[in-house]
Amino acid sequence: MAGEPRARSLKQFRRFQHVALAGQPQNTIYRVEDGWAARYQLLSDDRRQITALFLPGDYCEPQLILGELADHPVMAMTNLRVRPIPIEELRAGPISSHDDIRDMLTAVLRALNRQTDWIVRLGRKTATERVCGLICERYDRMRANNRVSNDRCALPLTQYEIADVVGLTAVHVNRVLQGLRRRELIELQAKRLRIPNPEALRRIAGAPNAA
Amino acid sequence: MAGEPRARSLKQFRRFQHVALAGQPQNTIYRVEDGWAARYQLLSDDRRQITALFLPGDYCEPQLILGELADHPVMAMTNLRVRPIPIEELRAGPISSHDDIRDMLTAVLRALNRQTDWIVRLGRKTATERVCGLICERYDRMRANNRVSNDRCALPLTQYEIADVVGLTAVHVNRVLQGLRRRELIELQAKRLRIPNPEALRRIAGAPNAA
DNA sequence: CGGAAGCTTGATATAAGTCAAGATCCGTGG
DNA sequence: CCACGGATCTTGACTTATATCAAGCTTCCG
Repeated sequence: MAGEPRARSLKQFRRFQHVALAGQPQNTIYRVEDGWAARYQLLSDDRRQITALFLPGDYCEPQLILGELADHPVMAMTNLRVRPIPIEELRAGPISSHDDIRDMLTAVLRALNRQTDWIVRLGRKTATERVCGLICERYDRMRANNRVSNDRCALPLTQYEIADVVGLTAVHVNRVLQGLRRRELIELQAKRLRIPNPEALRRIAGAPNAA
Repeated sequence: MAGEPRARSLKQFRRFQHVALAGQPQNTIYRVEDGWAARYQLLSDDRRQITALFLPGDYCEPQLILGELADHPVMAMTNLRVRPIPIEELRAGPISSHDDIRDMLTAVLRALNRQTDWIVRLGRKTATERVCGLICERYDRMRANNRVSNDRCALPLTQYEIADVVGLTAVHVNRVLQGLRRRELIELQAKRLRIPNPEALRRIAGAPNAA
């Protein structure tokens, strides 16, 4: 295996394994190759909020470039393959990395915008709007990654996990999903999602960046 | 006045004036010198969510460095003085700006972390925790800017505006504030804030980045 | 085939929202 | 300097969205 640099450079995690632990200084940054991961935060009681979902193509924790530590745990939501990128490599090079840095900067800014959208959803939207928002966002990103085929894609989250993204209770998420199914806006089972009419769903989610 | 480059390079806005309008391509980025500004987003009905508060020292919309447009309006919450920084100046230089870019990058990453904290608050915290969170965050940042003297600083937001930050109703914000006053955790009048015991308040707000 | 994790549903509780009316503060024009 | 009018704040009565609790059901994996 020493002869296969590509394979050797990948790292695997199983579902629920921690990719990064709180407070750990980190010397690599990961690019997700396959699977989903989530960054989250726990409160004193058992409340949990997921603050980011990473899917293939995402840089996991690009904050690290600047040497801040990973202050929030990141966990694999599915089996996961990631490509470690040593931070040195990014920082050290003369400015060779000019383009790399720019790429990563773009990623950070995208993340910033997505977070802004989540602030709006969590602050001002109803349960149904939030759930539709999540579904649409993920669907669109999966499509951008070429992972949608005839209206279908993976949504590898339990209802509990969805609840921790949208800031609701699992019970209530369930009721909202039932409602959407009844209205035939989504099909969702066994973590496979189908959206017959994305336009309609987006309308319910509400303009994500309406002016 | 042509002889005063410093004065000439400042720009002034009055309360409620727009610093940046939605969808407008922007060729300068502003560094706040004095006053507060807010970025917000409106939904179809009249719901509004404030997604960022800028105070002196902040770069307003550093996203722009990368040439994305300002897709959310930014409005002066007080009379405001800002220093325009032409984007060209930042981008054009060979890489002269290596340090500038790094500064700004740091600013962006800080913004990202602050947004993450807001996601947690909006998703999983009670009204009181959110309000205390806002107050603590602002107080700390004002202190970092040397704008706190004997436990006092400015908090130039109406209760309606606070509501649009914390994702609540103005009426409910009022009741929460009453409660905090009754418990002698804050004094707040005429947009001046005093926190007799910051530690206690922080405890109520809940660890902002608890692991 | 058994057991845990996940999903569904119902009954009830509660935090926050809505509506409405007064009270207070504050800047402006006379 | 005062009086007015519009923002802002305060309070109360009532409604509603979402949470909580609890139980039964289904699916899936070892």
